[in-house]
Amino acid sequence: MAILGFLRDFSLHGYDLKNRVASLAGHVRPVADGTLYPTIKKLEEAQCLTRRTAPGSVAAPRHMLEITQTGTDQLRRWLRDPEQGFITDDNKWYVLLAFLHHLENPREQALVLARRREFLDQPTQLFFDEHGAPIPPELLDSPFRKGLMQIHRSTNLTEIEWLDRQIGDLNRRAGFAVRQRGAE
Amino acid sequence: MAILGFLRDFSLHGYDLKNRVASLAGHVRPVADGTLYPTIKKLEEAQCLTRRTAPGSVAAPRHMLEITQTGTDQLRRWLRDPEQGFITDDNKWYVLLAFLHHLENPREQALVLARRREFLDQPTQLFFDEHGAPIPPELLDSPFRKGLMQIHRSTNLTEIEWLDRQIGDLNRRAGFAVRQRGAE
DNA sequence: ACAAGATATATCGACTCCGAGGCAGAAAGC
DNA sequence: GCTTTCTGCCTCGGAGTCGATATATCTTGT
Repeated sequence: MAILGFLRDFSLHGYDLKNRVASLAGHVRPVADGTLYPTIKKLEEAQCLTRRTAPGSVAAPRHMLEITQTGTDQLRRWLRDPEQGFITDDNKWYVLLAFLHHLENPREQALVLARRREFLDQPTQLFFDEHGAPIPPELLDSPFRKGLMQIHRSTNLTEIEWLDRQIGDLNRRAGFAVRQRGAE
Repeated sequence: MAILGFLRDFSLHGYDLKNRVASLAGHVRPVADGTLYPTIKKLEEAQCLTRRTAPGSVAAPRHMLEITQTGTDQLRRWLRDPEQGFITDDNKWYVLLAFLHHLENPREQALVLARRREFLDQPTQLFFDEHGAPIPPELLDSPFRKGLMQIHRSTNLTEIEWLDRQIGDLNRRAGFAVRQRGAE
């Protein structure tokens, strides 16, 4: 998804792509060559991108990669209806967020944000005692577990506030667009 | 690591373990049976835990798992000197934090927190233009990328504050313990 | 003249992990 | 009596990922 998302911005070659993916997700979990190049090949076989050999600006020749219509469609499908892991796993969610603007309909964008919002709304119970009874944060003996839950709550609240603002904005914009079309 | 960490709290059987791991990490990325049971077997072979068959309280018989001294040592080694991924990947970091209290020396605990603190201190540059020049958040056209960076900054600050407080506490405690021993 | 390092692409074997499925006993609903 | 559901353990195949390795070009420093 990150590959197609970046290519949607502008066409790139593998090496550049590698650096961009590394700075986005790789900050957290670097992407190996052995993962990137086979994936590019697979996307090419699936006709999601095309390849043009161009002289290297600095050294060896590059393969310029460009996204196709098929690739754009595929990217939009992934963004519109992401697997649950992209909603629940912070790392994946941030990657999704980084490319959500490629989904052009504000209503669809709002729906994706709403899924994340719904997930964050679920109360999380992380720790249990011997008998499986939940332990409230204030009774935890480990300061690290206490901090873990504090940070978790605080960061969730920050994100929820942002999500609510965004969802409101997007729906207003969608409503406005509808009224515009209705007035024609 | 999560398996040994939970077993260090109290001995458990596989199914219970599965639920605890699921509520900790699995909230984000569920753990499959096909991952858990082979891992238990590997840990048993490495003599990190022992297995006793006990009648099931509700249904089928259980295998009660108990951590050994070897397992405790292994857990402490992992906690004391974690791989870089446990520092940089939020999901893994939270798992580490959940069991850091099993590392009993406050000075060692503080050192691990300091590694995380140092990682969070590095400025993160996520997005670049066609020519590879960094794009500052206020110039980003995508509201989602803007929000991504806002949330990232805000949650980092929250965690850094907590880390600084904890590191201070731990070092004070370590210093106090040393003075206590020195006074004997 | 030569080595080192960045640029640039690609493959292979080893490893991990997951999903699907199987096996089995007990309780609960129809 | 029958199926479903929950508990509880385990295995296998396939997918995906990584680290190591190979190759080639150009620049820069010595």
